[in-house]
Amino acid sequence: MNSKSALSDRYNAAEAEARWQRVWDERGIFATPNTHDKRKYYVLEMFPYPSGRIHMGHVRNYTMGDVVARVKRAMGFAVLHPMGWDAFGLPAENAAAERKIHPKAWTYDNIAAMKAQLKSMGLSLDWSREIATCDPAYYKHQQAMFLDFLQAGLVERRKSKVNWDPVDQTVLANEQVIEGRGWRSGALVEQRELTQWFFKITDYSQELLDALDTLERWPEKVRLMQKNWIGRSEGLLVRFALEPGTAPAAADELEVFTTRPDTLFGAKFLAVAPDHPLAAAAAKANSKLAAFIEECRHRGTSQAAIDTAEKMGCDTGIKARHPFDPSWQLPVFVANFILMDYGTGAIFGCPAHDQRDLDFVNKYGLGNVPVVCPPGQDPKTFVITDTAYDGDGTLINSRFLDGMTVPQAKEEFARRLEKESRSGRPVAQRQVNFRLRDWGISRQRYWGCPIPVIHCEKCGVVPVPKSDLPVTLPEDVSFDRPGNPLDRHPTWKHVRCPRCGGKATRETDTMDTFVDSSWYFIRFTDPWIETAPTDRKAADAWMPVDQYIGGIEHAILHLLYSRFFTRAMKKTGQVGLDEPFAGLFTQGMVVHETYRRADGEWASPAEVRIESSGDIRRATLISTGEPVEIGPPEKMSKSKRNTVDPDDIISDYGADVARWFMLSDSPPERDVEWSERGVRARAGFVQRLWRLVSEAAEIAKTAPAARPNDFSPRALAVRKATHQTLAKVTDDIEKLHFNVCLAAIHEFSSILSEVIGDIGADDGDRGKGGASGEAENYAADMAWAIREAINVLVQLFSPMMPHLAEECWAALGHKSLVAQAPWPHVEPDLLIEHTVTLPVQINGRKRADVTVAREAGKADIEAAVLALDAVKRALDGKSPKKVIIVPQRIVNVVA
RNA sequence: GCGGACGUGGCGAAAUGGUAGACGCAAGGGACUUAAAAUCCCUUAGGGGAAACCCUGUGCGGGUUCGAGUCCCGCCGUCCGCACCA
Repeated sequence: MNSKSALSDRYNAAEAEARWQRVWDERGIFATPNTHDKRKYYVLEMFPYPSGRIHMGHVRNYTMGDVVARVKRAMGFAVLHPMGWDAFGLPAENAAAERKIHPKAWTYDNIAAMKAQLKSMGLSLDWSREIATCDPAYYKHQQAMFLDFLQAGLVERRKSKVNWDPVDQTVLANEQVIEGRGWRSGALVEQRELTQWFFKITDYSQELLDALDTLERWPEKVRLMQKNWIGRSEGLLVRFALEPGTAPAAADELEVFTTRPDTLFGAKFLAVAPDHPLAAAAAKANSKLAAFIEECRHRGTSQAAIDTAEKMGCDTGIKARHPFDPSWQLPVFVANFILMDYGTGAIFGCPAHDQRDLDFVNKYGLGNVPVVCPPGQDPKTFVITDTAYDGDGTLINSRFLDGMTVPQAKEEFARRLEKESRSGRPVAQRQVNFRLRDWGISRQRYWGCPIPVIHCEKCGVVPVPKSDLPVTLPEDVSFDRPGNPLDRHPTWKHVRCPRCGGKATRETDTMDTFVDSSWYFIRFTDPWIETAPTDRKAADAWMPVDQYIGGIEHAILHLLYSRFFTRAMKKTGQVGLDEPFAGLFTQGMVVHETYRRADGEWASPAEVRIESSGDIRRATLISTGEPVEIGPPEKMSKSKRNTVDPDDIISDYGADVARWFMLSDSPPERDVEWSERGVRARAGFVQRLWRLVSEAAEIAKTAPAARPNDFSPRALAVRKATHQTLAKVTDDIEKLHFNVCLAAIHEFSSILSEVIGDIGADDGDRGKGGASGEAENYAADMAWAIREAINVLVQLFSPMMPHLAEECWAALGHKSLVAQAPWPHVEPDLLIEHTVTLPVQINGRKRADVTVAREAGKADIEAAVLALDAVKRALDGKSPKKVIIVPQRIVNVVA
């Protein structure tokens, strides 16, 4: 081929990408005004924490969102696609302590670096709406909302148990307690009671649960995880009378929550949590019990501590009466496996039908009585030894319940106990319990949003007047000592009481950073308004987020908090809807092979050379030549050193190659494996597309302006491929099936290459026009079809590879930007084939094809099928038992 | 323990109950080149056959159906979430 024109030179990604990014920037085409007359579409990716550099996970996440944004824009929507920074958090303080940089400086440096990286990706973001949660202009509104929530009864201050690190002088999350010790200090963690601020998310337990059913465009998995997290269970609250004389004077009863009232005749003991008031009361006169409670208190609440903890208890000496038999006395224990903050902090133990209770009685010799007999078992011989039975069955050993099923017994028990009353109240009542806890938001940390309240010696807790907001963080702080620098600040902390003017101190705790990220998506709808957290009109117009994209790791916390926060904001009038995210997509991770040296040290991909001969791949360390073991792909992490820097990829291959790779091969919800050979292959495809467009552009130039009336079969085939691909890709993008889209685009580009090559070769064979492939060899209808095809092709990959697409679009002679071109329309006629080739199955196995007219009736098809050699052979002269014909789909002959 | 998802070539994968393996990677062969790179073409689930073609195949065992990777039942395996939750 003679391809010497300037267009067919190699595509220079580095040069072109910078150039087109400048053009988009200068023309401001991605800024979306709040006033418009289009349908709205809000696409959002979870905003990043400014850790310093973006990683490949960000590249994948933001590429997906950008494809959706660009396609929706082309389809005529007003698209809101903003970006911001989840900028408060502990790493900034750690950096300050380690490197003597102020958290603010560290954070803003990181933001600047990461913003430049995001820009180099060519994302179609509306940067005019950029927000950082550490900006007083943002957190001022968060403080105002805190005060609104406080007034609306959505915020509470109360004591709560926390993990306290006595050396670092801070509260630790459960994840930060390792084998009972602080992860940084190594100090033994204490259980402390601290007064904390809580958002009353449990007020919405039922609502948050019910509304999950309305979130049809959420992954089933996430909905289920939230459902389990909320953990609704229906049961019975039973009041056990305590035997006078055995119990402390003030205590005459114990409330117990149970979901299995049907097993109450199998009860062997009652138990309360170590921090239950009854335990404390009983311990006053019982030093052994007091020692046991003290021991429990020192146990961590971490997962490791719970897993290894043995079931232990201590008899209080108190006796409780069975609700149906005052003479039946049950011992009351304090047990380490009872949680104070679920139900009433007290249980009744039915060992035969609860494994945990069984372990407990076996240890303390209390015995067990089975009361539910499994189907098919003889009640007379049914015994429980080491394994509790928690299935269905028939009630036994249960007096008036005998013979009932489990649900019947539950109901009967509830009915009878509800009617019984003691001291004017029913002995039992039906109750719904939730696993969900209120959201404790107090953090003993500097780099967070200050909680806007003042503690006055006389007036107690006083909200900061709204006119005094924001309560800004003081900047003159040091991190040379552990603990919260706000707490030891000489001036910031000490204020006058806004109410009485007397001596007072500021709240020095800051808010959990999950608060910051619980409403940023609403702030994006109008980030400029200074007088209120939201402009109600803009918020209602843009919300909900139509497509939210992020990692599965936020399935519970961030997404549940945001759902609560939106409801709270609705209650205080900031927004008019309950559910913030109409569509949610959770993308998979980016993984990479791992490389391990003989001494066990990890090697990074950049340090390793891979050689392959046949199917065998071998890795060696570039510096020393020593062999390196290739391990399976794992999540990119610093510790395994299998990370790849997006900057390196973008400068070596270009953003388009990185974007294309992120969308290809793996379905977006699954992990994608990044590899050097993979990235090179995508870079090759970019060049192939560029060559194809260059060749096609020459042919397109010769095409008539007006659409020809008739198309040759070959030209028609090109047009059909064009429109069928267009229809498929459009449909698959809507479903976020990016990997399938890319396959269709690949296939279409191969078809086009082949058509262009074939025609050139044919004409060459005939000796016409000299060298093959010359543009003038193409008939007008074919040139027109190719021009249409190549334009559609460029538009189809433009959301994924926007820079290459602009370059191609310009090469095709367009003066406008492909980023602003309307999405092409499918011509439905071209999707319909006039003849169809049906697969012919014999006994369910494909044996032949038959080509018939699209409208052919069943009789015609059957005749054509029975005439086929393969069918005749299979029937061997007999007539078929049955012929199933699904018009336009398939034929199945049953021999 | 409870809940859920998944299991398809050497690999990533595709497939409204209707032609299993599209598309890509890797591999092998070839073209171009003095050579290399780049590029292009061909082959590539397994087995049989000179070929036409035939047989076997979506973790295992059953079932429904004219027809099952897909639906149902039971196993096995992998991954994920939750977990002293009464």
